[in-house]
Amino acid sequence: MKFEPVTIKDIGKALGLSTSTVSRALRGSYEISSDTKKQVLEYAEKVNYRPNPIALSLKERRSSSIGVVVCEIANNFFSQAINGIESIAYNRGYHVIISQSHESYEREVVNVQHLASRSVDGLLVSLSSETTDVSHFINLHEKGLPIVFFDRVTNEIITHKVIADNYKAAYDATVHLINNGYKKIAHITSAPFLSITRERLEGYKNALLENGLPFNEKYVKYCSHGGMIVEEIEAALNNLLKIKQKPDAIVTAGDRITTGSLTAIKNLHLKVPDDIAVVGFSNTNIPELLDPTLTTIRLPAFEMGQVATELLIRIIESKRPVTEFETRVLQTEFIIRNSSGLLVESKV
Amino acid sequence: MKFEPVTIKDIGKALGLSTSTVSRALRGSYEISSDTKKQVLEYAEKVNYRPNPIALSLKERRSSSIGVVVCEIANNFFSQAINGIESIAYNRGYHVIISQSHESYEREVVNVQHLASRSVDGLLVSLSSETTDVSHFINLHEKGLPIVFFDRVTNEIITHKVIADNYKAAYDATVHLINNGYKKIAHITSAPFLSITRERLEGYKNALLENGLPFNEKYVKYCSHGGMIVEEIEAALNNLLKIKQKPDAIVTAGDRITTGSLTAIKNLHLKVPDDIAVVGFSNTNIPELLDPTLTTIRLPAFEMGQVATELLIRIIESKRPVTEFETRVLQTEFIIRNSSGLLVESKV
DNA sequence: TTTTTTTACGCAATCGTTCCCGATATTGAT
DNA sequence: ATCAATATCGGGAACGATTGCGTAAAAAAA
Repeated sequence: MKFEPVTIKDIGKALGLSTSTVSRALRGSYEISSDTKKQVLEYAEKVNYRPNPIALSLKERRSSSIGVVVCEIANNFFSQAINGIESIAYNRGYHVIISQSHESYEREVVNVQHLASRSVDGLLVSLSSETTDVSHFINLHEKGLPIVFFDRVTNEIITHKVIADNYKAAYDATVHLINNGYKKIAHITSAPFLSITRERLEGYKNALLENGLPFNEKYVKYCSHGGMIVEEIEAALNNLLKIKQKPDAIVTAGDRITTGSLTAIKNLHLKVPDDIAVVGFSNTNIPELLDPTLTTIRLPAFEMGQVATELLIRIIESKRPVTEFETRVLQTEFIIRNSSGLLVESKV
Repeated sequence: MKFEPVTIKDIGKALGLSTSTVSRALRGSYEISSDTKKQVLEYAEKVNYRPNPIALSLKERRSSSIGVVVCEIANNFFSQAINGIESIAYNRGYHVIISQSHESYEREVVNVQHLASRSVDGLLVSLSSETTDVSHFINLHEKGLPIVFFDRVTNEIITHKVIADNYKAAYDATVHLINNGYKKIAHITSAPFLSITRERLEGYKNALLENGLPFNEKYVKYCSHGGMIVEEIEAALNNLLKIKQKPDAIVTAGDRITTGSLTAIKNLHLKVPDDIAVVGFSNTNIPELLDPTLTTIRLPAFEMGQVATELLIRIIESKRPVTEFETRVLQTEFIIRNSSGLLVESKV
């Protein structure tokens, strides 16, 4: 089956005009008589003419679309970020093409190549947890494709970046647990090369050290697939519980890892926070519905998407090459609920 | 800034060949000498040549991409369905362009127009809750654009459809509540014109009637925005609780409505299931982490996405016009947990 | 009336790719 | 040596839209 939209040529033929005249009439050019204009406009309306964006993209060498590369959309943080991206892009006349890497490096490369060849005007990228080599981005970036990184960034490419204040967030979360009396605080986090992992680890570490607690490598577990695989979270948790000095609290990084850890804890019939306290990075929209209600660090996902998109469009629409780049650091939200201990007055 | 990829013309110029020869060499045509082929292939590899899909789309009148129209991706059902869509599309060489209507009719129309003019080869559609007029789809469909509906379908267009067995799901859920001793069962659902709403309502109604319980219109509350607005869920719940014969159980339709209802109930300091039992249509991945653990009807979202995509690609790639259409009805999963009463042995 | 200006439109190139036709050169057959 | 057959490649149109340039006719100025 084929779908044959009306073209400018069809209109020209029907009205006995050349394509150039039709084109100009449609764009309201001054050198077309108002009679002809009206005639063309009315006919175009009648047959529901839509200019072919493919042809336009080919001609203009731009597509008015921006590509988004994230690991997955079935993740509160990213779906909220995408909503932020869309809210800006839509108003500025850009369309958004989303692609998921599913935390796979290979898939990320394929998606990026496709988006680039698809003539997206720019790229909004959050790296996959498998990605250590960013040369696929470097190639495109050197050829002049505008790229803005958000959340999971790389310092191998000089461009705009939008991140959350992961250091402070992890620091505050850890201090909160310390203040609530916990002394053996563990950290389950994502792949070690991710920027978010390093930033959070640093915050966690300094919070311990500055409060007179030792930093123990054994208390830090990495999920190299970013929590995509349930087993890696379970393994991380089990390994933590095997330690002679069993941890009494955990800071979990990321939506998947947080809920995965809670599930694993529940399966082990441990009580939160009595047996083990939990503070999680999570953008879940129902933290109060969880059992126990979850103390969370919430990333400003929507805003991050918005800011990243604004910065990207600024590069795209810049007349002269952009050489000054900035890294926006947005503040997180720390919401204390029941999973982190102490505040148990609402516990049933 | 502009991004200048290598074209077939560049290769031709560099190698002293015509574009036709290069094109043929790249496609391995038999009428090109193996020497030339090797030369072209090696050079193309060296400069990292990628054919321009935009130019191909223009020439071939097809884009090897399919458009997806859903209300939102920040919804477990839809993000899972999209993963199913991608899993098939990816293997068959199609790319997926996602657009969100945010339950707005106007936005849906705009998105559909854009996707169509963007030369998608076909459309995968789940209607917005505001949509009563589907003429924007009818127009495209009559012009030959393949469309497959899933989940929220319309019977005004004869094409493939993929739905869940909503009737049976709602019927079973209601019977389950009846068997657990509830007699005043309410139903909070989505917009009344949606197919899923009608199907579920019918199942709910028949379950009541066949078990000797009255069907009371007052026990049915509609959320015309599909639960996008928190207030409409709260209002629905408050209205139910105002009834003299206060309901003792609810069947909630949809992820948003289910979690929204639970939140509203929690805010009213009511206990589930003691004060009111809940069975929810929900594809949340953490029903066991909710408090109480949630008895759910889970839609086969991933499979629905897969089946819909297979059917769509079948139409797209069909040589002759497709005239025989089918409606696939997939079975749901009913998982009994604590929110629906009785099975409280695991309650702490 | 003739010349100049304006009005209103068409021609053709362009974007990157494919593909139908030709065209040339090389080979083989006679 | 002559002719046919094959191998190998280039020219150019097409896809849909825009746009610089050229030009006919009409209007205005001389």
